[in-house]
Amino acid sequence: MNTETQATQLAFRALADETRREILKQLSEQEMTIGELVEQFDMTRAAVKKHLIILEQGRLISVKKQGRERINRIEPSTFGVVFDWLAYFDHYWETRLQGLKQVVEAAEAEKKT
Amino acid sequence: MNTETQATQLAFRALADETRREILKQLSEQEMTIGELVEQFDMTRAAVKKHLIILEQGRLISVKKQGRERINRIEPSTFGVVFDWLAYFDHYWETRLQGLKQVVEAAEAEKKT
DNA sequence: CTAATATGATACCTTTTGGTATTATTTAAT
DNA sequence: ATTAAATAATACCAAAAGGTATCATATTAG
Repeated sequence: MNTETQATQLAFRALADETRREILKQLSEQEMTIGELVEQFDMTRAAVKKHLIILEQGRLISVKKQGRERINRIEPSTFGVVFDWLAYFDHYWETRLQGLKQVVEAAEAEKKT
Repeated sequence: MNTETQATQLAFRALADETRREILKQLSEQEMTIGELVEQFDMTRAAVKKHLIILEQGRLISVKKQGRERINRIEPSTFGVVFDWLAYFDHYWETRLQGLKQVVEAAEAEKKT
């Protein structure tokens, strides 16, 4: 079997932790440095950094270097792989989730222009 | 913080493993016993059983006892908690994923009548 | 009643995960 | 040039995950 992409696995893995999901919510409000993120959580900088690495591996965030700071921002287009996987179950809900991955990625592409 | 429900955590945790996601796909085609599922995977019955337990804890499947067999079936309404979480990011895509959770759960409710 | 079958449960092992504490590196300010 | 600030990296630890092998239990068939 094993027909699934590595991207899908890394994305779902990244979403599996509550702290990481909360980080994504924070970053969806505003881009932030690690330092700023650490203030929001009751754990060490190193712990937050590990979560950011896993989010990066799942391509759910990206990092922009700016002077001595690293700005973490959400990468919403990658959510498409999640929708894509969920779309497999479309026939249960009779929705047209099928094309939503493309919708999501197209919307993101437009914002970058 | 920690505003998230336990149901959300258990669902995302259950979705984090590729074998479990594959089990869900199999079960979406057809209800199956553990024995039938084991044939589809290259691992022991005990391993598959553990995955089923985690899927059950995430309420993504349910089990129907039938004689000496246990029929595992998908519980599509629970996918709603996933959509619900993803809907938080709606503003990125300008989609109306927001109400999709209700759509999904309503569709399921109808099937049961 | 006794097999055989389908499943459940438990003990055990290795790897991954989520966390800390500590040390190192890069960049900005004085 | 030194110091301070922001971040990165590494070693270490406990707990959870994912797997196996083995034993126990329930249900159907002869």
